[in-house]
Amino acid sequence: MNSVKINSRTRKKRASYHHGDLRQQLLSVTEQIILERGVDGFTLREAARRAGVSPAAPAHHFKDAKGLLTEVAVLGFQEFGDALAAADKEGGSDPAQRLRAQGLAYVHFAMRHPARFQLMFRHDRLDTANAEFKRVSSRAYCVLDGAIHAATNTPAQGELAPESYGLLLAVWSIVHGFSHLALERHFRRGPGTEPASRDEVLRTLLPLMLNYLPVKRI
Amino acid sequence: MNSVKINSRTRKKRASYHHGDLRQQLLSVTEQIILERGVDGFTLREAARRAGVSPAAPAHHFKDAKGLLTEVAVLGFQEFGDALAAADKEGGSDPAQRLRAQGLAYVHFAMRHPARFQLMFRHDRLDTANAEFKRVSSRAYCVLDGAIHAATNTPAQGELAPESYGLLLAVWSIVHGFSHLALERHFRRGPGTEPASRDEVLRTLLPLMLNYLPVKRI
DNA sequence: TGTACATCAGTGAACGCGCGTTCACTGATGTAC
DNA sequence: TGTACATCAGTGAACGCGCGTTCACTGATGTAC
Repeated sequence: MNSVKINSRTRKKRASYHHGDLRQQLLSVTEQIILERGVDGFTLREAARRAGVSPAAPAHHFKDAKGLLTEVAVLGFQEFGDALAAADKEGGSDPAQRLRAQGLAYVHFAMRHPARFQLMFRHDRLDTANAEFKRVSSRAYCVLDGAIHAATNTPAQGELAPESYGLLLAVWSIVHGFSHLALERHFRRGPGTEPASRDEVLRTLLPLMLNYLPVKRI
Repeated sequence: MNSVKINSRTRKKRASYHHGDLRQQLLSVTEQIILERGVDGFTLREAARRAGVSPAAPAHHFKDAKGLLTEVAVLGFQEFGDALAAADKEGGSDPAQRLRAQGLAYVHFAMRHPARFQLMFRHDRLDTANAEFKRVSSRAYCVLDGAIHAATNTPAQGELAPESYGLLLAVWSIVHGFSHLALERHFRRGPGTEPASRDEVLRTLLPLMLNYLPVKRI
């Protein structure tokens, strides 16, 4: 449905020889393609096709396919980091609440932006040496790291003790694994049943899982 | 190193017109290819090349590329289920110990057979309707399910209460997420440092993380 | 306000590539008598 | 023990495909004077 609408919108003749918004539109159709076909289903030609331009056009805005994908991942990490930071703040002064809120936000982001989320962690398709990418991805990591410092009474600039680092690994693993398994449609209520929809995951499964988030002080 | 050895071994002229062990060798080189290039780097032609046969040869043993990959995943799930079951048994009568042992075995399998592990959960590249695949994959799931039943005092044949299902989701998510993040090389001790090797993950990070495995009775 | 010209953002045809699969074939093996 | 023949497990050339990228080009835009 959606794709038909987009195709007809993007393929209509442009009034001008210049596209006017090609950069933005390539970023947008890239997400669409990943959503429909997965990260490995993405091709630069398909993106150009959907934007209604020739295969050579994207090169004027992004060095190559990897460059375009990296740009999408950067935007994803920006929003991701913001969402985590907002949740962290909302958690107030209780470290357990901060971690819980971040975990909730982590999975919510993954379910709401599955294409971005999956791309963001696919280092093989990204230019991880890109300065902006390094900045926004490590920033998101730092938000979690900060809450772990608080939860384990570690001084803000101090290094985490091994046990505290274990807590970080555990929290990160559980929310990441949950998101990953949910997006790959591995959660189903019984044998032979349909995989849980994204809505079911957020409304039903996520709260059940979050009860077991390891958030207590050591 | 290893690939050179295999190449020279597999590419030497066969004494006979018939290969003799092609089926087995295709399964083996498929794992090698995935190890080196990732699941999406696998091609049927490359597998044939490494086995030293023409591109059409694999069709005599596997319907198509998906068939070969599915076979590899089936073997993986078999061994995976065995490893989980063995760990479960080793956990004795303490449900918490059973879960902990299974978690340990889960991550160990992922680190020792990264190619299989990553393929096993890539439903988009597998024939998930394959009867054998369904059998072995749900069997592995049942091993975890059994320990969760014990840990939550649920009758063996009874359905899990929602909170108990939450525990299952949490345990699965944490070990799967940990394995996934480790294999994608997302764990590093500090900014700018190298990602943790598989050995470091198993020896150092895994024990730290396992302290936070949610294994207590409800 | 007009004009020359540089720069920007596109075109579209072409390149070489590797892919999965198909096809008619053939050498090797196994079996019935 | 020998032979005819079916079946099995390969070959290798060919198919059509879509890909990323390059290339010479051109229309549109912006700027200096």
